[in-house]
Amino acid sequence: MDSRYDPAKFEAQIYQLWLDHGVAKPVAGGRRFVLTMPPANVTGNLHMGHALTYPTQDAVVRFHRLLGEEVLYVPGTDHAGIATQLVVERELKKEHLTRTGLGRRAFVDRVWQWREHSGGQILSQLRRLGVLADWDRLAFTLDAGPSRAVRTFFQRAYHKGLIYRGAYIVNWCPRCRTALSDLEVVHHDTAGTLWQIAYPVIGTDQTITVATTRPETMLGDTAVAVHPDDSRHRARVGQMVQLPLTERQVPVIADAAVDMDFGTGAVKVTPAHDADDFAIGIRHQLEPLAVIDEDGKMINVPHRYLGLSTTQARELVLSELQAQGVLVGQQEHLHAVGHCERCDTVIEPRLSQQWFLSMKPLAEQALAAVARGDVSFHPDRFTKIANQWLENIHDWCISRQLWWGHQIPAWYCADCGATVVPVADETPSSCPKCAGTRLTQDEDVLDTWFSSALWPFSTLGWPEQTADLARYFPTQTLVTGSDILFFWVIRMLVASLELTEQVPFGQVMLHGLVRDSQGQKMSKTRGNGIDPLLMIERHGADALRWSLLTGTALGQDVRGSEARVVEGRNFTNKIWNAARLLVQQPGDRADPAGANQRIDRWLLDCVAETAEAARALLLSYELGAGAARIQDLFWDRFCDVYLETLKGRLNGPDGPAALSLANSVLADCLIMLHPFVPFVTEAIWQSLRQTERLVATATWPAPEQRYPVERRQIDQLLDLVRAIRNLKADAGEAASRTVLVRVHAHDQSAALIQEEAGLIAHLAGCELVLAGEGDAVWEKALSARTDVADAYLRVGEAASQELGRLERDLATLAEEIGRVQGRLDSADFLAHAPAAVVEKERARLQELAAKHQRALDRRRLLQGGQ
RNA sequence: GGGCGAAUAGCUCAGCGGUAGAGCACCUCCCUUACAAGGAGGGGGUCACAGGUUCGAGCCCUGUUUCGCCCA
Repeated sequence: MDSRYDPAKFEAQIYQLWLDHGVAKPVAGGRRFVLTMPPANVTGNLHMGHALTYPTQDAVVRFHRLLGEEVLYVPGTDHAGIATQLVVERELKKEHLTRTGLGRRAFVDRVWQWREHSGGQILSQLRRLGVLADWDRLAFTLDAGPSRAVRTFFQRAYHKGLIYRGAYIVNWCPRCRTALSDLEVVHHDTAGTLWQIAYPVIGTDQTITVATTRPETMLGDTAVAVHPDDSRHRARVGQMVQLPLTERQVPVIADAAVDMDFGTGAVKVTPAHDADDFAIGIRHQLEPLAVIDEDGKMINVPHRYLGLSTTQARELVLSELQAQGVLVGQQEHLHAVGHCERCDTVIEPRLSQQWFLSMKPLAEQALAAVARGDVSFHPDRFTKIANQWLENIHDWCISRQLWWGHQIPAWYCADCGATVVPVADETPSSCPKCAGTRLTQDEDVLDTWFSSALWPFSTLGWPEQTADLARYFPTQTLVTGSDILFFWVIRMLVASLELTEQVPFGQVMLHGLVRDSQGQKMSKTRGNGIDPLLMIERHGADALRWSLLTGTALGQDVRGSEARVVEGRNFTNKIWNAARLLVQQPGDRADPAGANQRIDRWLLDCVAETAEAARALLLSYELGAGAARIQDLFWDRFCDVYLETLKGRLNGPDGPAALSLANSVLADCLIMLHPFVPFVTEAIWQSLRQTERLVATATWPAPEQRYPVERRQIDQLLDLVRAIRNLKADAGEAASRTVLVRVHAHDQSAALIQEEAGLIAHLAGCELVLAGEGDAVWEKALSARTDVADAYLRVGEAASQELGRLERDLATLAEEIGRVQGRLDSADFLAHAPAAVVEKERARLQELAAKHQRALDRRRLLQGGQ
């Protein structure tokens, strides 16, 4: 092993080693554990979000492989409709070409070229993170199989009446020129203005004042609505108003959807540009009037407004209203404005022909599956969140006005106007209604998430009944970020229940987001992101993984910072060097069974306990807590205690056996650490001459033998060691200096102290003078009491510091004794608390009293010569 | 407007009925031949606030405040 830990030297090699040994291939035998990788966006460039989610999946997968399960991790990418189209359009622009200029076929070809060339980048970046999936099964949403799955889903849902087409208000992005689903719209609270406009009531000299945040849409008003119970406006219902700036007159109508407390209680109704108004329009048979086109320009309006942007139109409307004196009020108003998730353009609610998936019946199946416990969420609170969303679900707008994606498998007959959706996966040649052959396919494509929703089974061959599908579906676990719970997780759940009548996965592990060290979301605009590839170059992939996978509870957001990565690097460096200590030792290893001193058994007991505890934690997806247990075993017990004692034993009779035991425990630690830091553990494993070729395919330790007696004894001795080290530090002695310490063993521990005197002396850095409990003690000495012994260190006159500390200890002890005594004096406590607890409190009181007495003694001793 | 989190050491976070913890930062000592990317110690907390339940509350309940997120 190199003397310097340099991850850049071995990471690529180690990854290749895994590939060469087919580590990612499922091996039949154990329970099955299948996990579908959330498809990585082909336009993606590795960011910290990837660095959290994929290594989290990878760690879960590696852990289950170590449990001997038949593990399959199915990788994939998605075509990311809008994002990819935008990327390629940007490229075309550089060549002074346009999408429409090229035409659909040439453009789609061009996107495929781009994808062949650049779409795999994210995958090689994932490999650098150590993410190890079965790459031979790599799937892409536009591959033949998944595409066929998409068409099949569409066809079945259509013929079942779950998919329908119609003119509804959708979220329209004027820049992307497509409809979006509700989920793709993000709302920012925006400071706006609430304008009040007085509409003259025909045949009177009165007006009715409406309030609006979007005055330009008044050009498309088809009514003014008031609440039926609103006495202020009741007389107006049925009357007509003159729409300012236009020639049109519109009625005043009564509708219960109007909020009487908003503005003046009267609202303008623009059915073509507002979802609520659209609903009102249907109830009152209002003909919608579209005044904004798909580019966000004004249409169907007086000539001077034609072609203006909405912003320009707003200015002109306001100035004209002002001039007419009908702009009667304005106030500041905070409201949530929808923006395109992709390009941040303000969303224009717009009436258009779109395809929808009816979600209610699907959601009911999902709710039932969750209620039955067929699928469970970790952490559990997401169950509530999922249920709530399913209970308030809206239909999903699935059509997109894009070219890059799955073109909708619906055709329109030019002769009779029929919509043709074939039952089987085929291109219809003639219209089943009129036998006409002039069929044209719908121009639109489906939402990318529509294909992602089928991912756990479309990647395994569905709708074909393939061997993979039979063997690996349903999958066991899904690991992903909580931010796509609705986008993806729940949609997979509903699609799977509908199409396969099974849940797609039994468990869902949801992690949080990566934030910066200040807790801000990382984003390009903020410029607060950290480049994971740079972190890998500087500190190694393991260090980056450790920094993101540990230190937080499941489901909580993770703060990413280079400082945390450095912590991870320090830890991996520690692993490297501990291994080096062992690997460097010359000579043969003996049977580790020959190492059976107390400290050896203590270590074995620690390993057994940690292996079990960490296993349970990782099984419940608590990676952070599990990692903490393993780190504690490795660093605090194995390195700081066991390896230190080993140094003193190497030349002794059982040195080779102890060295061998250390090797074996190191191997156990490497196995348990492997899910988190796969590269360094594998690199070290390759130097350890283990029977198992790779740590990646080793078996999680499960020692049954426990040594509770030795465990307790050594823990007690370590307390004593710590106490002696304390005395040394208090006396100003360097830890490396061997000092004379007198130890008075308590009677019941005399033999233990005697037997382990060497260990104590070695770890504490002292020469021991052993004495019995009743023997005379040193005066003018610092002293400490532990469960098994008292220790004394002569300090001469320099004791005032220690005296101060003693006084503080005495005060704390007295306070605590008072508290426990009070509890034991309480009749309520004695009557209600469990007997074991009362007993514990009694013992504690005794212990405290003894401590207090000892402290008094120590004070007397310290003061002895003064 | 509804819902979900979070509030614990200077910072980042664990702990979720029975003696307040870790890492980092800080202070002291140590370049002891695995590791100074390290070791040995130390200081530092009315567990946001107010009520309540309980023999006993960071922990459970009810409010309040602040911050963040989701949905409308």
